[in-house]
Amino acid sequence: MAYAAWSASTLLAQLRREWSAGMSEENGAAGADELMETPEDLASAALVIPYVFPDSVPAGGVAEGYAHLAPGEGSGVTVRVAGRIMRSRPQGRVAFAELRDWTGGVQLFAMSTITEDFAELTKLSLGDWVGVTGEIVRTKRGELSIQVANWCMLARAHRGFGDKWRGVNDVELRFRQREVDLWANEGVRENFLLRSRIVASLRRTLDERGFVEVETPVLQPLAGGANARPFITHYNALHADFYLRIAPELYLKRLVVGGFERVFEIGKDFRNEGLSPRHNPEFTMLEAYQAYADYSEMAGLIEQLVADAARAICGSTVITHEGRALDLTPPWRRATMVEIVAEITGVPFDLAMSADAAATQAAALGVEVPEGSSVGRCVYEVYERLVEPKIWGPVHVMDYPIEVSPLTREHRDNPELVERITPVITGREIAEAYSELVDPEEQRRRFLAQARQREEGDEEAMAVDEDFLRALEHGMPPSGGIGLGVDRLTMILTDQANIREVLLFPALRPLTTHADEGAGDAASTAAVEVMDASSEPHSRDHIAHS
RNA sequence: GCGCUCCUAGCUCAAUUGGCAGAGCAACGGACUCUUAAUCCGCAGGUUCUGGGUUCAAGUCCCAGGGGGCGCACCA
Repeated sequence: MAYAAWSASTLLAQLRREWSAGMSEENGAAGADELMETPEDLASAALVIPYVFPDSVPAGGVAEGYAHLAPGEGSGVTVRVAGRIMRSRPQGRVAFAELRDWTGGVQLFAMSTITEDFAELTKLSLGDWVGVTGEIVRTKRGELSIQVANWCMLARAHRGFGDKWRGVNDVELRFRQREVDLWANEGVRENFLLRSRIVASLRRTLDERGFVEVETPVLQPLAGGANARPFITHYNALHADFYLRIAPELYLKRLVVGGFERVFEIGKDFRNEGLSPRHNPEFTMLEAYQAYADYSEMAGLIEQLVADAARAICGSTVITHEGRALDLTPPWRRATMVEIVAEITGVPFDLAMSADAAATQAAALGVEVPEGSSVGRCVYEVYERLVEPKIWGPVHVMDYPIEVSPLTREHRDNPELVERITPVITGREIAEAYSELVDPEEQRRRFLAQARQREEGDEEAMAVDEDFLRALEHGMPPSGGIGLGVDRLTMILTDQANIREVLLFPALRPLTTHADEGAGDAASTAAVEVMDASSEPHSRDHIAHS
């Protein structure tokens, strides 16, 4: 036998003792009832779990290239494969099983006359991990398989994986126990593999264009760079409250001042907001800044990033989303906000009209605007409420009102607007491109205006960031910037309507436990209860308990 | 935070008007030398999310709480 551990009879004896001690009825009801029972006579050398399983090959496609084998014919080629048993069909003195790893699956074929530890193999549970060694053959019924010569257990599955045909539907189970979801439900793991490839594609595109990846602080003394309420945490060593970042923008711009002419970061932002099928308070953002570029050039970079990612995972820039075709081939249509609002609502706004007239037009469309809004703000409110959700896209929506963009340079043709482009796809903005505001005096005025809003009770208005202003005073070249929501891009490219399908562990309310409810002298008892999950009779977690 | 709605075996789901809480799969024991959601026989599995209440009787009706979903609000 190739691996000594397989036949270590002393270890086998120990294993049997542990099973009989840990799993038997006499051990008491606590803990025993929630795990699957162990077959009484399931014990052999193959069940001693080794420390390594070397030289295995991926299960997916392992039989490719053997299509020429006739039914019942062997290839003479021996391979080693490891994975999970996802189907088991013992049939007397032959047995079939499906072994699956993250690349795919392959059928195992075993015979009592040629497979070591055959009896134990037929008693494997769905979900058990095993490693096998065997010849690639075609069975009499025609399926390419691995004819198992010998095998070993790699991990026992003490819990089931749900209905083998229907998987698991309970979304709470799917998200709280994602590891189960990933195995039980076809396609879930693939979505996350695709996400990984999307992120890799983003990095590749930026790298090819000469961008440098950096990491800036997540814990910040001031949460700047966006309009949002932050999460607050406490920095013990500094005796100060800090904030989880809502955007990396201000730090990245300071790096441009410092000479990083093309710089980007992919990381988590945190915004203390509600959850929905399209929002998670913790989300992944790509921000990139390029010296000497403006918003128009940066919009082109977004097109490139999205198109490259689409090609990377779909093989094409024309994809299907929610049953509709979506053509992401650059260049994308560009339209000013005024144009797109007129096109979709049929109501023409004109930046030269009076603010009162604009407000009246907005009201006629059923959109209320804040007191004293400029024409641009009125258009923006109408756009956000009525127009954006109807844009299938992709469309670059250009030129935002200045008061909703405190970090963006004013428009070269109209001081009431800023140079900001939002590419809209499937009714949602997935990114933003800016001509960045680099004038320290103007930036200070904008910050002060934000600070006034903050004093008036707007918790999302920005604070004056003196460190950032000082950096601008050292001189920042004209620059373009982009922000791109990685979660939303992934939703579009993987055709998912719910953000939770692209987040491995989406935010969920924590389950209350006895430990949380314990009071007074219950502390030590509560600690014990946490250690022993089986003694939480009132937990509503019906998967793990009862 | 507000509204609507859901929670039954490990999983997927039933349970008539308020009248004995069930099935399939998984698990467990057994049969089977080519299975494909194998098949067959057997066995076991429940604080019906929790706590109160109404009732002769509650999975079902009422109240409170927990968690999920959707919508609104907040927000990109």
